[in-house]
Amino acid sequence: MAQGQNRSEHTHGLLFLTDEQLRKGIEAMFFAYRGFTADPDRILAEKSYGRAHHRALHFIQRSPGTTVNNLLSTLGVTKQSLNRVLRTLIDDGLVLNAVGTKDKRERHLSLTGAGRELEQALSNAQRDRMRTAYRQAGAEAVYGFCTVLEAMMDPDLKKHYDQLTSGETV
Amino acid sequence: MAQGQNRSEHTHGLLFLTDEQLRKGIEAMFFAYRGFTADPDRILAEKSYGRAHHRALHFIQRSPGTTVNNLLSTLGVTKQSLNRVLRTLIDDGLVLNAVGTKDKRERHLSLTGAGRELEQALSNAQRDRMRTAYRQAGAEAVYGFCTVLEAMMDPDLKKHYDQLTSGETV
DNA sequence: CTTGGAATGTCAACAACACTGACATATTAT
DNA sequence: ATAATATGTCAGTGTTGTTGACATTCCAAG
Repeated sequence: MAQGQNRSEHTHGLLFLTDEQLRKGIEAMFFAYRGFTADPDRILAEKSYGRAHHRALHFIQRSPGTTVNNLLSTLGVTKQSLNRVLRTLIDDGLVLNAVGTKDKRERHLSLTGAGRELEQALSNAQRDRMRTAYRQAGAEAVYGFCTVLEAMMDPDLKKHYDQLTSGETV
Repeated sequence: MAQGQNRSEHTHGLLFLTDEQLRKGIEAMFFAYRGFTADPDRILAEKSYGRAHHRALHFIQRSPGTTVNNLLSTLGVTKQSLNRVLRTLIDDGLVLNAVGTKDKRERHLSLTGAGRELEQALSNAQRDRMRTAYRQAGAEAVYGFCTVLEAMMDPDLKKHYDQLTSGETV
């Protein structure tokens, strides 16, 4: 509707929001997310793991020694759901579960050698696609990409994201 | 590894890809996608529908009269999985299932009034967050956002995306 | 030192949503 | 007539999420 408008897209950056552009972004998110998970999914299927295992491995690798509670709020799932995944990873020797020294109620999670190996394989597959997309799109596009994604997060989740990103030497 | 490098980020737009930046994008996708689905999920939960119903409603609305086969390859699921969802939507009077006139094997899907109503409610919720994020990020960021997402899609899925987007007067 | 609460683990049941495999039914195309 | 296409359905399975209930261990505050 209203195809004759074609109002300026880059004039002030305020009136450029047509429903078509919003819908395009929504569909782009849907289709892109499938590509985003496709490569790790293939590796996971071989080892009969799922996306939940990947996520757990990723965030444990990212914050070695993290507690179950912290991982829980990062992932945004229930402890029962996480526990099922963690149990298999611990039993399979990919994740270490160490009783806290200061507070002995806490369990500190970290990856074993085998855990790091799998996490690396998954990360590499995901990064390869990301790298290709980044190269194809260019530096400025990447900056915009991250900016919009950050603006899309729930404030509570963004805290976790910021916390993870802040410690980097980027 | 090799964190001391810190190579130029904006010199040529080619060598700016550190592992940290790739990981940041990966985590941004993860956290943003949760925000992306959060608002529709709340509405769906009230009506005891799920994300699969939302996706079906969206793409039927987007291509009224589409066939089951076409919807199948857009969504990338099995017919059994889609059928479960379509059945409830048809039984609940949200989707129409019309036998094809030219080819009577085909079923052409479209939304009823109630279907359009729910689809609108879901779309509005999702667009609201998208609009806020777009405004916050700015026009150039939005352009980059879509560019990277498109580069991230699998070629097969991108065909569906392009086909949907091409008909638009954007 | 007792008590309350926090952190964790576990059992059971259930639901959404994906999968495979098999089979049935129209309908069209060869 | 026969083969292929488009769709629907039944049955079983797996991953991942949920709730609810209960136990354990341990820290902290009265």
